[in-house]
Amino acid sequence: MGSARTALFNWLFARHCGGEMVLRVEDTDAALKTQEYVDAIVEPLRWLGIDWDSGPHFQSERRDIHGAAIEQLLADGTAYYCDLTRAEIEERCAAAGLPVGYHGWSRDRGVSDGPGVVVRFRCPDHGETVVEDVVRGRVGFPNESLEDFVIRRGDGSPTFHLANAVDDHHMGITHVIRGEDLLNTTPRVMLIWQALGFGEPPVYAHLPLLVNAKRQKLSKRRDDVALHNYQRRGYLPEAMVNHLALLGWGPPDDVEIRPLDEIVELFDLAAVKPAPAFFDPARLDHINSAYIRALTPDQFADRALPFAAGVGAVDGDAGGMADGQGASEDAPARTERVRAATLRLAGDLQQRVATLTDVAGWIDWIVADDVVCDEKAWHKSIVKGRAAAEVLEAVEARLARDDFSSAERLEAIVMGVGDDLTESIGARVRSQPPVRVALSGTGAGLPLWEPMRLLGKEETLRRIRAARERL
RNA sequence: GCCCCCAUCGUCCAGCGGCCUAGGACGCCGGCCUUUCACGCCGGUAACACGGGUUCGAAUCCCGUUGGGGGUGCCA
Repeated sequence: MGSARTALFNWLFARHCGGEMVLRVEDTDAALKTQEYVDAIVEPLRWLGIDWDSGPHFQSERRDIHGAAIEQLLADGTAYYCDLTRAEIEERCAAAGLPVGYHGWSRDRGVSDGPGVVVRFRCPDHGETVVEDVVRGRVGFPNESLEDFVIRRGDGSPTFHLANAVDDHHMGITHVIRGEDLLNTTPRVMLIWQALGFGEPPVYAHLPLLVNAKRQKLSKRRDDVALHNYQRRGYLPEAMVNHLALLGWGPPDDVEIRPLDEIVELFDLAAVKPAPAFFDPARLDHINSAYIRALTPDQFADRALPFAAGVGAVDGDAGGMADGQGASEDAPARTERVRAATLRLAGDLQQRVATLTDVAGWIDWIVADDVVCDEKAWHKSIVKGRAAAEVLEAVEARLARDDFSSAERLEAIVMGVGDDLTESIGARVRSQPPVRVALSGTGAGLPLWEPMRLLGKEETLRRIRAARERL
């Protein structure tokens, strides 16, 4: 999620300026050179609709260019070899009474290259390295606080600071927009940049971090951040993009939910707020439901179907991810019923769901073979409901004479029963509650009339009869 | 420990020296609409962390304090 937000802001900025978006995979560490790593970057971007004009480029394929830069730094003395292990460094610190860290230990030891030997960058001992940041202004780092960092590992591979300086220069990168967690490493890249004589550095912008409710940087381990989980739970990518765009930035006119092209139009990198932002799931729900409501019935049905396909299955997976396993040969028939229900009830469903997976919960009683009865609702509307038995009896009788061709007429019939009984009894009789419980088993839900048509005359009457028998 | 960043309603975003008795959105709480639920509409709740300056005037500028966060790897 954090990476997606960073990518989105890069994309918004590039599109806003008519610039070029470059996708570069920073896989200098061997552990990152895997297909899963690349997929984890590319798939969420594709889902969100964030595209790029160049790449993906892989830093791991540019080893020789990085190697040449390292040689250059070694040759002019800005870099040197070091063979100290972590433990040895700590020993030296302890012996010298210095805080843990690398205090230029190998600067003058004359170490020569060999297996396991690293190359470190010689940081200036005085002065200051300044990052001119678009969202934060001038950020200065005293050079004394910078430690001689590794630019080439023991296995010969470059670290990302080195690779970034070199690649940004060679690839003509003009703007580097990334998370604030990288702000502290920027002086390293700038120092390398200067040492290599690259001239004017790119423009930097460090975005505020996305944090959890406890205001900590989002973490894969403890926070719900995997985008595919949101996809699976029925969030629309366009809603996710809209929500993400609103974290750290807001349109000048306060219109928050709006088409992407307008966001591109209005986006302003310099207006990004520097404070961390909480990813609020409740707000995502609100935005997602707004996007769902804006869909046409056809679009809604198309997009909801994959999430509702398993509804009503014998061992039904309400999450909609049913794989058909255990769901018998009537699965295709059920899918057809689900499709018909989502399409014909689209409007009613759209104003009631926050995510596409919610659809299942509203239509399961229409699609399932039988009613799952909520006993509390049964008690309230049928046992305690005024004249419930008479209502069901009359409704059944009158419905039996109808052909179910009009939802409006079905409504008039059921409501008419209530009105007639109210008059004859002399007390208010509500006919809808008992009918609702008889048909759906619950006390609240969708308007009943179109679902009754979906259920069909036969099944509707059967359920009413079943309720009467139970009474 | 050291370095860096941040600080307006519970949350997100406005505000960039006077238009602020601080605005919008989400959430929450009421009400209206409705013979269910929901949508919609109306209303309410709720914030400039604290202390010093600067200024005729500060949420807005400066300094400090406090609080939060990030970094401190042969990860990125």
